[in-house]
Amino acid sequence: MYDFASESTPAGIDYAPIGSRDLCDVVNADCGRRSDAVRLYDLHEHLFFDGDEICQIYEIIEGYVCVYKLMSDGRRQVISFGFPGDLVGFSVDQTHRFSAEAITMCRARAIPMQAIDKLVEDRPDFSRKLLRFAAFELANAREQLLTVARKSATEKLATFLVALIQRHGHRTDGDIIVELPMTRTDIADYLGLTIETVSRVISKFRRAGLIELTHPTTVRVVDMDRLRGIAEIG
Amino acid sequence: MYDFASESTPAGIDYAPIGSRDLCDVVNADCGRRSDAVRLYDLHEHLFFDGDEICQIYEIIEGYVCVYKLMSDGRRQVISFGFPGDLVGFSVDQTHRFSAEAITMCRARAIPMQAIDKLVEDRPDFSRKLLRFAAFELANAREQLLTVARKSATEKLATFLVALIQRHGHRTDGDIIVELPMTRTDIADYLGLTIETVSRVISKFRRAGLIELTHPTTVRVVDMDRLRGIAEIG
DNA sequence: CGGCCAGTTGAGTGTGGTCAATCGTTGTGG
DNA sequence: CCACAACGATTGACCACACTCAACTGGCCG
Repeated sequence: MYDFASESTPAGIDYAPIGSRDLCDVVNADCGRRSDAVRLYDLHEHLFFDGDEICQIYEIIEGYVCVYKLMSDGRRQVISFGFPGDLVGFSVDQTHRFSAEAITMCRARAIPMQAIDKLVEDRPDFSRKLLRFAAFELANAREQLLTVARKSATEKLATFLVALIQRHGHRTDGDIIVELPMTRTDIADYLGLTIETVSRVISKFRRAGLIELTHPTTVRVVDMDRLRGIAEIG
Repeated sequence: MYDFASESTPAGIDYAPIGSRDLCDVVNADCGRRSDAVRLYDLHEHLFFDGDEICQIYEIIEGYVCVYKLMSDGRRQVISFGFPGDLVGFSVDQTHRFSAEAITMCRARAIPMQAIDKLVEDRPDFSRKLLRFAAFELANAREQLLTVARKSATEKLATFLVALIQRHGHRTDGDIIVELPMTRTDIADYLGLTIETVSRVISKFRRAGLIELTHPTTVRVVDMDRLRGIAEIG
């Protein structure tokens, strides 16, 4: 059995929370936190598939998921990563246009669409929160377009690391540490690169003294300013 | 003076309208179509700039705009194109994170954010429509990520043309015709390519008998099925 | 007619992809 | 406890697709 106690839910560094966390609070207050809707998902288990009917959306409680889309020949684009507190699978379509997969063992609360619809009907403040959430996600997706379409491999990785640090990094003995719960493949598919390129750039950052890796999934940031600089320009 | 009468507002081919058009109807009904809020924009005039405070959002009435973001070294990513009926500049942030520029002379109605906020407060159905609109835009931006990050130049152009045809194409004497109101530069910056590559791929499509160009901006689609095939796979 | 600008086409280059070998960790079974 | 398999990550050699630089074309307007 997976030990969730060993997982922390870091508050993040300079990250102003918006949207999903507030949203989930409203939903939970209203649903009375029905724990039966919370489920454990195995590594690589899917929350939903591209094409599935949308019956419920998911609040990630512990662990990590990735939202992605496949092409018929197997090429994959990771759209976003879902961290604890994030809301995944929201749409106004009848069917999902993306798939969501657990990239660690994780716990998620399924929120029936009827509950969402009812809240939208009954509680105008909920509707507004949902709107804020959607607009926030929209701005993020659009920023990601710039990164993926116009930045070099080096800039992409720096941008990815900086964003991850801002949202999910934590300080330990004055050092900035960030965990990479996703594999190199997931990172590559998120940034429109290959695993080899991701690996090469990370090694380059290591040789350049920007970061250190105690473990392939644990990054200690040595020179945050330089990393930020690379993320912005090149 | 630009002759708007010569511009048509095509209904599009297999395009189920969603969001912005309904939305604008609600706004207009409520604002009583105050024509003083409608302005003419010159070619290359900006509706707003990245960083501007958000005081109003815009309904495109006639003509075309592009929403984009610049990097400090001049690299540009076009986020979306705004067509007649589209709503541009919506966000929940205090400031715009993108710029919007008229790519033809165009007319747009400025809708003050106070009006939007008031409608969100007073009319729950408006809030829902706005939510539908945001969710629709979100799904589009995410699909665009797949195209930009994972498809080849050929596939990108095919995808772009197919989408443009579905939304804004029209039939004339049984032929499918679509206008390209944007320059090759705009297309390139939308797809994460260069003008030269865009030009080469269009020439390739022409030589392959997929399309014909009566004018660099007017595409007659000869083989829609094959174009669709290329857009999906390769 | 000439200048201007968007678009097209060509030649050469470079960034990141492909293919392949190796390393390191984890987990399983003898 | 060690051997081995399995898998993710790393590194290297080579290659191709799209970019860069450059010349040229064609339409439009003064």
